[in-house]
Amino acid sequence: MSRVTIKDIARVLGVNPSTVSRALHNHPDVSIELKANIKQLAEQMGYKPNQMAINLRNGKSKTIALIIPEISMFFFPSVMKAIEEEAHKRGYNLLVLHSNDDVQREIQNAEICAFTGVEGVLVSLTKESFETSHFLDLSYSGVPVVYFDKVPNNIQGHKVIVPGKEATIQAVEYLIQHSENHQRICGFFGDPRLSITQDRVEGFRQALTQANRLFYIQDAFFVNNSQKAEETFLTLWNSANPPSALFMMSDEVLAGVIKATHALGLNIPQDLQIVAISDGYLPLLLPQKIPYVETSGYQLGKTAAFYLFDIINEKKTEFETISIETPFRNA
Amino acid sequence: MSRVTIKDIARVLGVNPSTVSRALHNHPDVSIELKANIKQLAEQMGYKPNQMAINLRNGKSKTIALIIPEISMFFFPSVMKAIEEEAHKRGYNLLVLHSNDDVQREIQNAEICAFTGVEGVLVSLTKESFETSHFLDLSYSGVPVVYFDKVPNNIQGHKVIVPGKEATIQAVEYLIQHSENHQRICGFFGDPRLSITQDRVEGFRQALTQANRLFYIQDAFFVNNSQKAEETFLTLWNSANPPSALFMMSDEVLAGVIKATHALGLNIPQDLQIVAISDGYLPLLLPQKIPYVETSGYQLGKTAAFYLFDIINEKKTEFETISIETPFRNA
DNA sequence: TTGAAAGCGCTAACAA
DNA sequence: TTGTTAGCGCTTTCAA
Repeated sequence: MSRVTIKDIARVLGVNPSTVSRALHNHPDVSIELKANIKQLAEQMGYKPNQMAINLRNGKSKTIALIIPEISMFFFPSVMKAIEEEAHKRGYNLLVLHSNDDVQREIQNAEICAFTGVEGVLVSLTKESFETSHFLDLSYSGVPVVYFDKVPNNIQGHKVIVPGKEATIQAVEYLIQHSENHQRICGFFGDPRLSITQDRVEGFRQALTQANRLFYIQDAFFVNNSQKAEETFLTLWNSANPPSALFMMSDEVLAGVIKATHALGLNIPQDLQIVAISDGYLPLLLPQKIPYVETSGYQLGKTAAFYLFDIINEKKTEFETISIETPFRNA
Repeated sequence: MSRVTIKDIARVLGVNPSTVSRALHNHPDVSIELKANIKQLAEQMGYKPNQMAINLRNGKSKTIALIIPEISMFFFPSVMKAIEEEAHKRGYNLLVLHSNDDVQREIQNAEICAFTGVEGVLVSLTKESFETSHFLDLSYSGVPVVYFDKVPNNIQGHKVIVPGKEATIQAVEYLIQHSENHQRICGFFGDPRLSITQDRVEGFRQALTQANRLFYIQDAFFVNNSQKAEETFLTLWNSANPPSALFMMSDEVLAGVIKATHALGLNIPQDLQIVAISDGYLPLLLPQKIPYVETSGYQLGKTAAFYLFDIINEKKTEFETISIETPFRNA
């Protein structure tokens, strides 16, 4: 029961395969009636074009790739959902490549993109991607690369980012304004090697400084995951000088700290005020009202996908750095 | 800067392309030194095989597809993570196809799998997939299809499932045992068209019956998403006869109901006892200790992927229905 | 308006 | 051990 090909159709009608191909592509040169005949027969015989042959012939594959450092329940699903929607809308498939926060795998993934004929790539970098030369080959060979969220620091490129510094300032200013003389404001951050972390730490520093408060580096805590956040907060709370207010740079750390506050039986915001940067789902799930600056993964994904397809369709070429909106939410 | 091919290498060394191909595949017939030469030169010239050509030639693509009805923050990330790991381990790529709970799209996705040369497919069905003949073509043409989680009801096939009835019985029995004479036990379920929903409703019924309680169909609530769950519970709680205990068939509905309990200021388990079937992450996030039967998406994904690769590698052929473990958790 | 032929890059059967 | 050849299915240039 092997698949019916263009040749089969041609044979039946006694025409040339190339004619069939043209007819199916609505080439104007084919006579109307022949075109109709061919199309009908193709339909009848259940013809489906062989995508692999088309890919080889065209050197591309109606597929875009999404390269991500980790698959977590926060952020990733909404990003992915948005990207999938845009890809599907344009008849593209989505290849998901997971780097597992390992540069070596990121490099492999970039290679896979090259051999496999994807037409564009959306990348969020690993913690260790200090340089991104492994994506150069792709760019050179005409495969556009759009970086989003975790983007390269010192390299120019197509980028879609969360304005992390500004978002942090918004969040921390809220903390400062909405509470009388906080003893100690601490910040919980992700991996310090990431530029998104650095931006947010800088925002934290600036917000404090602008409010005429001193910024102590020991008030910034760097944790690699939820669990570390939980442990770190427990220790911090039981220390000599526990914080009165907390800034959380992501859902990941928020989740950990929240668990700790439950374990400790803390009342929020009475015992401890918390403000976060969040995709928006987690805060709604919690009994405590946690104000947050929304950095929508869905929005980020949409924007990055649009940007990528604009490049693929040659509506854009120059490097841009697009920032998404970050509304403050206080339900 | 077009990519270097086997022909280029052959030309440089004055040998035949097929020899190069053989050498690179470690074919025993090629002389050791020639093989060494070829490999070295290939390395030097930065040769990378053209995956599209290989795909066309072989009629397959070192890719598996994952067809899912929806991209949500629960379940999906852990399933996907497990599948990605197994695929990567075996040098396979992962094409993610989203059906958006629409049979038409599921049918399209099945077709994409066929044209695109994927070597295997993992499917979780939409709410509307009452029949699955659209996957028959794939199976016939030798592309194995493994159904997982939302599987077809009356059709035989390769399946990996959560033993939903048993899990529900476990959960509801806990509810019955750990509380004196509940006035009313209600169950919150997903879409009634899904076999996983039907299984769980049946479990709910059996658990009640076995405990010599009557099963009232009006105690089973069917909600399509978190928000509906939230609304439904609010109404229910404000009704004449609010429940004293609740069974949640998934994280999705649990999330909604939890939000409602927060809005109502309910104490759990004092005001209302809740038990759930869950992937395990959400209950840990909440201040209330919610006992749950764990149905690990990660486990499900792993199992389904293993099963699929066993078929691809011809270690298995007959239809099986594998159930994953569902441990009871009460942290 | 249609046909013939070449070729995308790779592999495998068959020859030598 | 290596070369020759053909072909996977499709598209496209060139010729008729």
